[in-house]
Amino acid sequence: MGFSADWLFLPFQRQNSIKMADYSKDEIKRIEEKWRKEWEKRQVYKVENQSDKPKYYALDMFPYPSGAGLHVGHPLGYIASDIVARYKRLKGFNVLHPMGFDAFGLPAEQYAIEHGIHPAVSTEQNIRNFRRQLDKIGFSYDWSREVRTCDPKYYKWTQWIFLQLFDSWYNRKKQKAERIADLVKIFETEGNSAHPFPNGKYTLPSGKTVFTPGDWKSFDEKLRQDIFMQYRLAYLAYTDVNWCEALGTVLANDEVINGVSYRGGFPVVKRQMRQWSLRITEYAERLLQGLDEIDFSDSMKEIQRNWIGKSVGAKINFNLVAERAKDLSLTVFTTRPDTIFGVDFMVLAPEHELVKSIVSEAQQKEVDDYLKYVESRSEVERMAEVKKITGAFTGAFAVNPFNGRQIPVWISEYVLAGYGTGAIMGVPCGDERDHKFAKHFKLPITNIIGSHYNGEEANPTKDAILENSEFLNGIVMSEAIDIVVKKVEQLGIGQRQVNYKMRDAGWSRQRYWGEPFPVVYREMMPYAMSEKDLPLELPPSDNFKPSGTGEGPLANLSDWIHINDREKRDSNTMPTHAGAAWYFLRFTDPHNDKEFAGRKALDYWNQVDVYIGGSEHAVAHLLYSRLWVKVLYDLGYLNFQEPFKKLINQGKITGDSRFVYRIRGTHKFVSAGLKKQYETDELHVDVNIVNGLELDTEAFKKWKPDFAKAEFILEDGKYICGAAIEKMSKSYFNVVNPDDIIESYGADTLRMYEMFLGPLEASKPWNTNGIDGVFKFLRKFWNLFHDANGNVSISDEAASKEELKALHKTIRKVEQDIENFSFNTSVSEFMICVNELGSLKCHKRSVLEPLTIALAPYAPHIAEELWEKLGHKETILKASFPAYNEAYLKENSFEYPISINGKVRAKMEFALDMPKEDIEKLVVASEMVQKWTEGKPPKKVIIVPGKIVNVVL
RNA sequence: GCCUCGUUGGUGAAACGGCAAACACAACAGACUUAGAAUCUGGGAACUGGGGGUUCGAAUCCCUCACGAGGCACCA
Repeated sequence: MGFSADWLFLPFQRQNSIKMADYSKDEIKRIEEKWRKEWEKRQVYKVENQSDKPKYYALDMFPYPSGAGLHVGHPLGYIASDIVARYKRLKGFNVLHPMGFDAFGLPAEQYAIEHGIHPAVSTEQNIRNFRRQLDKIGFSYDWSREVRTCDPKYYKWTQWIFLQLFDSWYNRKKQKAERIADLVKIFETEGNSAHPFPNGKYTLPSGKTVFTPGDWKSFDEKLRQDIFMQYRLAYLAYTDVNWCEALGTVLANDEVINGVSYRGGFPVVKRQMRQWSLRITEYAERLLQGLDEIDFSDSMKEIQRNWIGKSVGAKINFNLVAERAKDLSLTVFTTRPDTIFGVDFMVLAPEHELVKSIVSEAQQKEVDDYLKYVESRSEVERMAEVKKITGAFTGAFAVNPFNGRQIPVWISEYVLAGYGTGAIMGVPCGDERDHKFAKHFKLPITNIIGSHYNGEEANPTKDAILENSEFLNGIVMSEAIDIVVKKVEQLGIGQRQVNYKMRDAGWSRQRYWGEPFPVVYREMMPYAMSEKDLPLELPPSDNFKPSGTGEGPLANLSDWIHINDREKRDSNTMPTHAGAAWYFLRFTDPHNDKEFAGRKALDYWNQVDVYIGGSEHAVAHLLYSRLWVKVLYDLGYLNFQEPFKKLINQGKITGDSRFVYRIRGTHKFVSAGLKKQYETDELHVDVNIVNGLELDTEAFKKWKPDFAKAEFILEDGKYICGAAIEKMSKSYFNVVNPDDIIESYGADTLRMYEMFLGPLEASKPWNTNGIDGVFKFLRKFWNLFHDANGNVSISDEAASKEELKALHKTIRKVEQDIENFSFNTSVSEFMICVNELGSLKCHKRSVLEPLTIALAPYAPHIAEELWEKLGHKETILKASFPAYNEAYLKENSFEYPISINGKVRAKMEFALDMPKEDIEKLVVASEMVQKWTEGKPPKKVIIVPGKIVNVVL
């Protein structure tokens, strides 16, 4: 790591010359390389699918192998899961702990476009680099199970699962996926009356939405295929997609942030395209319910709940009075049917199909102008100006079914066409948006909640007692909801309704580097390829530029696309989510070429027991994985419905950037404390040439040719840098590479230091400063096994009471900590133990042996080396985690803090088995307490055995 | 605007409602030394973000405000 490392190594070199086998840089390197080779040779991490032991599945979110390689933030979660995996092995579990690569994806393709290197080539290079970096850290992965999503042997089964979705529909009656063949049977015997089209807007050529078995018989092949398409879980449809012109591709909803693309921040517009989608909306309720049975953090569940966006309410029909049309009715969706008498206007989305037919002559121009305005507005503008109130009156009126009141019908872009029915009832006294709308257009406001409404702003309460609400008067709103829904259902003018914000997932990408869709088009309709023809391999190509017409780069390969005169392939590929949606299943049986994974293996390994990864995958990856597992479960391929039993989100490790201040227009750099005296520009400087805050000015001059002539204005003889916490990124020069840390301190120190930084789930800035403490600890641990000359020195003497207590306290704590994923406190506990054993001068086998096993999950290399020095031939991985013995921890007495009114004033020692009454007597009689009570008896004495005594005066 | 999670010495952080700050880093002092950035020894450092409540007792539970991080954002 450049300059600062030089002085760091000094101590090692010096000691090396004195001692034989000190825990020095060279020795560490030797040990770590030796054992990595040895483990590899002995295949110690290879896991079998058959075992008498209970299973444990510890998984990391597999990485996308980017060209930048790993920085110290990446391995944080991997280290944690590796500790768990190693611990569980020692605890007698058969542990599956695999790793692979999420190797399809956009960056490799962008890189290919920019640098002319084929994604397959750059991906392979990147994987090799990642693997090299990962291997150095000493993970216990079973690499024989590695999967890569871009490998045809793997994506064969991604395509196969896609075809299962294509060949399935969601039976709402049974709340599960079934085969299209089962749907055909239903159509043949009863038509579709019991299973209406999932998309309410679809109509048959006849204009109807329901057909009989007779109708079905009369339908031709094309219409039948079209009908299937309405039900399939993977389906093609013309949908509004997020089209990104700059990227030349369609993006999923979760890839669009505030109207711009997640990658690159390019504008995104809505565009109609024939796209593959997954009917995830059918699973909205199950995805929501499933959250209750899995162990995810509250915030993670909250994000998913938000995304699914369930709301319960009612659809209500209102008859319309319009100049040019009769017998029309309008359906609105509301979560607050109880406010039905507070409705003062209706609002339709500008795109609502009724708009054309209900506009009055007088309002025609105003409405046309408004529609033009809405059309002219981009998605970005619309999002940016959500507060802007716009709208137009249609000239039509709706009739309140309960009191016959006629209420004006407006259009406005604040009502979204895509949600609910695209129409709402405006209740200004109870809804802020409606209220603003009413105020803006000076519409009258009916108050149905009395003093709960102040005339200034809406009050969305459910606790108010209704007024001006006829048969609802005097009823609390929350209770009125049900009453109105029942009434609406009785009158046949509406029904209970549940809506979800979540949309079906767009599954087509206009990209090259992804899985081709395993379908063949005949007359525009896709047909599944047969399983024996899978995988449909991605054809070699050097032309990755998107066509820009909405077709993917594969469209450039005419021979591949056009199979023959009548058959065509899809030019799109699947999103990266596809390969990642099931890789955890493949790990159970990664080389199976008959099935996506064998049933026995799937049943044995079952759910992932602990899944560790970043919270940024909360929505996409985790929801799609959960969906695919539920579909495979429904189709009978799995016996579990949730892929991940427990999820832990490791915190982000942020960079700790350093700045120098250049006086404008000069080569002079001024120290941070003096920069106010000059006009300066702030420049990032490589953190690796800064020690703490002090810049190494010589290294700085060599860093970049521009700075060779730099001059410095120092304070106290030092150049002090500015600092800021930022994302770890090459462009900020704040990246710390684990390779460099390993080079200086070894992998064991890196592993333990990453854990020591703080709770796994907390985000924290990387600061290498504290690493010395962890390193010193490992050296002290090493020294317990050696004498002053560096020779192995282990005694077979019996351990003392104190030594046993130190050991067993640590075993207990470490065990509890790993079970609670609290790794930082384990490291502390190891330090305490080693400090104690050090001062006890303990070199005893009976203490060191169990301690070495307990440490092995954290620092596997040093543990293995010392294990060997203890005389073991078999690897420490096969050892058993030591059991702690409560007997060694038992104390006979306890020094009680004696508090007066909650404030500690003294300490007194009592036997732990002393009855409370005796303690009380002794405490009250004590001189100290007597001084406070001045002889009077205390009001109360609280004694918590083994904890505290509190005297209340 | 709404939701979730946070806020403890100079720093990273510990602490089943029971002695606040364990364990480290940094700084400081001392020892060994030609020398110290190493090594060893040693004490310092804090009204647990503010206010209120529950309790014999609150960092911990409840309310409220401030600040920070993340998510959602016209979803009726």
